Amino acid sequence: MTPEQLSDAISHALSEAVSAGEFTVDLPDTVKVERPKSRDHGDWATNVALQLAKKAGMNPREFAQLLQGRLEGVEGISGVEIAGPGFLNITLDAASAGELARKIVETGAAYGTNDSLSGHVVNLEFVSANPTGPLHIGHTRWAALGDSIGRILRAAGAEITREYYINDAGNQMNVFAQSVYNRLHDLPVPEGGYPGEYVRQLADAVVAERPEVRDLDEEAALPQIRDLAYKAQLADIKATLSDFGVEFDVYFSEAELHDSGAVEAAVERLREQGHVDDEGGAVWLRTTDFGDDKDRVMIRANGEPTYFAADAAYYLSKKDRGFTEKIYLLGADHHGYVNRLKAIAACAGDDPKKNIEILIGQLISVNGAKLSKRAGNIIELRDLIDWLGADALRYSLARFPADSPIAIDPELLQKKTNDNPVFYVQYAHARACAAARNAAEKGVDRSAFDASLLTHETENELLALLAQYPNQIAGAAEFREPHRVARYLETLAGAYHRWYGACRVAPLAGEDVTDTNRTRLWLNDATTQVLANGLALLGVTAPERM
RNA sequence: GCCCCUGUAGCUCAGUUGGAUAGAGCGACCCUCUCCUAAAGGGUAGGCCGUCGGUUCAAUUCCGGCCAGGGGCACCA
Repeated sequence: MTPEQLSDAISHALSEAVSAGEFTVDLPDTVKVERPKSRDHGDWATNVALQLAKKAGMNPREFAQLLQGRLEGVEGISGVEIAGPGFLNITLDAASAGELARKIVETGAAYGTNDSLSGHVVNLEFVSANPTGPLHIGHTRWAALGDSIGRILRAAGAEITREYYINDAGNQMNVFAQSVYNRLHDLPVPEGGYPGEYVRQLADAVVAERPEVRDLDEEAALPQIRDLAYKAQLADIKATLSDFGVEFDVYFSEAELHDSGAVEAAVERLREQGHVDDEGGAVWLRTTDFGDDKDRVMIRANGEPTYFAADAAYYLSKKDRGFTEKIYLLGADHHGYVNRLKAIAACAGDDPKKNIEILIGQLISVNGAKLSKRAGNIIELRDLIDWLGADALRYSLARFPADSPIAIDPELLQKKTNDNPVFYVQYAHARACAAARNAAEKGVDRSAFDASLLTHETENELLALLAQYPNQIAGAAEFREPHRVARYLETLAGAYHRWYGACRVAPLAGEDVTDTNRTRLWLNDATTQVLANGLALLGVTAPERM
């Protein structure tokens, strides 16, 4: 019996009690079942009696007693106790709990997937770094988190499109081209231009692609350089992301919004919605209608559209492409954009509470030192991957909530001990694979399964954790929080290591293979499967040997 | 000035629909490999959950004030 099934059984008992006239109360959609902290409190516990008794006009313990009576006869439940103010502590019989091991192995990679978000068509935009330089540490957190969120939402049944918005329009691209041009001709970095060794590499790439550019005069060279350097830089970004295990479905060009007339069209559409004003020669979107601090200019007095106008056009594009939810992942330095982006959604006739969602993440530091462009201590993502490995980097970025400030500790990430959680989890997986190999060598197979043999307390603990996995995924999806998966895996790995120390899968030399060995192999393999499934959601490999 | 985030063990941090004795890893001190990976496991010590109030049977959790740290407030991109 899984916690979900137990929850259903309690709901059933509640509605039967209501039908029988034992009490009258509005029943919750689902009854929350929790794993108690103390093993003295049974396998699972619920506080429904505490929550409903008052509404039913009863004393919580009396309410609990009515439920107790109805639950005691349910198959798979071996005991129901009332504790404290009215908690119901439920114990399952071992066979009922152990069935899960077989179910997980049979379900395989699909175990933990669910349909909690089916019907949601989600546009997930993240990274969206300017194509004027390589990805650096500031982009890594969202690359890791965004990709994992995509995987988790998909596991929960949502339809996901990962999108990267390329800011390939505007003056910065001209500055970028000028920077490459200057480097090509050994001129100083232009005012406000891009320094950095990568500019030299881009210049080399441009000349390699089209040697004649070197001899063109500045005016003729710049447009070509702009185009070639941009393509080279974007290719580099894509390659780096790919090495980080991150793939986007759509790279969306800002320039295309301008060139296609989508920006002007967006202004007109919003005008039709009644949210556009002309004032002081500029065109404004009245975002203050929807909670923004001030209205925002879309078209400047000089006729140039603002970046914000493109944002609005981009939002409308997402809306037109049928996304029910548009999720934006932004750094804390962009939190001022939240209100105006939501206002765009509202002005477009969407519900800013449902159709748009903006996740703000704190920036990260390395070695305790905050990194900024000004300080000049930029670390490129590619160097971090080469240095620490994609697995360690992705895992350590995914194991913290986005709004928690984190520091990367390079020394820690290279350790192969408990300090380094990614190794702890990966090691559990590798160890389980080794146990299965050894078992096979000793002649243990899965030809028998008797769940009632899984009676050790570490087995009870391990099974309970495995049972919680689907719910953990649903929670991670609902709140867009990959760190829940990572923390869960760490707990599961710990339970596996304890079980491994207490219960052998393969028999000792000279002993015969028993059904206990065979059944434990199912449990071992079930754990392997869940560890692998969880790691996959984080974009981290599950090694079979270490 | 206004807005957002953060404050939990010596250190790094978990802890969301309010629940039983507040957790994990590290660090410290003890213990466990003739037996599937000791890259592991077990135990001890360590807490006024920033602070002051409020809501309630119950607050680390919800609300308000204050203190401390970080970030943000463009006809820039």
